[in-house]
Amino acid sequence: MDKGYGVCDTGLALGLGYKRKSPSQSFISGMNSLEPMLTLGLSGDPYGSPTMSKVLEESTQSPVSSFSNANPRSIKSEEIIGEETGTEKVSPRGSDDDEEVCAKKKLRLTKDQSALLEERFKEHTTLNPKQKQALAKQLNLRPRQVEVWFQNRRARTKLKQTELDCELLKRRCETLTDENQRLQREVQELKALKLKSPLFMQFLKTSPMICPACERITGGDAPKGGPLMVAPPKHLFFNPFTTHSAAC
DNA sequence: ACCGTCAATATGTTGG
DNA sequence: CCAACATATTGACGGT
Repeated sequence: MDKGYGVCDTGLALGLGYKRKSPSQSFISGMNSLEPMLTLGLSGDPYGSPTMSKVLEESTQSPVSSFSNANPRSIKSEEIIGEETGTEKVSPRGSDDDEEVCAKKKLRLTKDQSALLEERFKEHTTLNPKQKQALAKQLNLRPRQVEVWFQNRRARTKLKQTELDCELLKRRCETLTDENQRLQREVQELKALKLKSPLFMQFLKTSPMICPACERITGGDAPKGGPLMVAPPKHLFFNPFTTHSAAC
């Protein structure tokens, strides 16, 4: 089995749970066109457990906010249907009567609401309209609110993941820098050795060795049948687990 | 007062 | 074209 390039083959797969998406929306090269991969398939509707709404009964604050609905694009049939279940009618524009001040209050989801949303998000990071509708009903929220919550939640997840990836890359960069320095030193040592002892270099040249990292035979003119040597005496091979010798 | 969090809005992108 | 999404931003709110 080909071990490939040990040094590079470090498993720094940045596909940390990402899937392809639009190329225009990435900000970290290498993670181009990727998005978090916890996405759902076409599974059946996991919601609709009638018992769940009981759990949330406690949170029957009228959570429907607020200055929502300002976005004209969000007024859609599905939304209007959802309104039936909601506790608030959202006026197409928002009158400025006495209710107005209250309407400006920002909604805070209850613990139960957040918990259920989280639970659903663990199952699927996106919702189809049916699921959204059902969940909204369960939570006593408008479908739009559920949708927004999921949108924001995905954004947060992605941000977190990006930060994580960034940390990973930083650490990887550090180890590579270290490794580079070690290899440079090794080269220097070999050069010095060459000057000091031409005979030894001649020996190295004619005797094949095995790099412990990639297990490839290096040096020597005649690998077959010739005497093998696993690493030179003074450890000129560093980090036998992942690192290749400068001789490779 | 400042800061972090998060619901909500605005707008651009994409796929059917 | 439109629905669904991503992304950037705003503003309310709570904690310090």
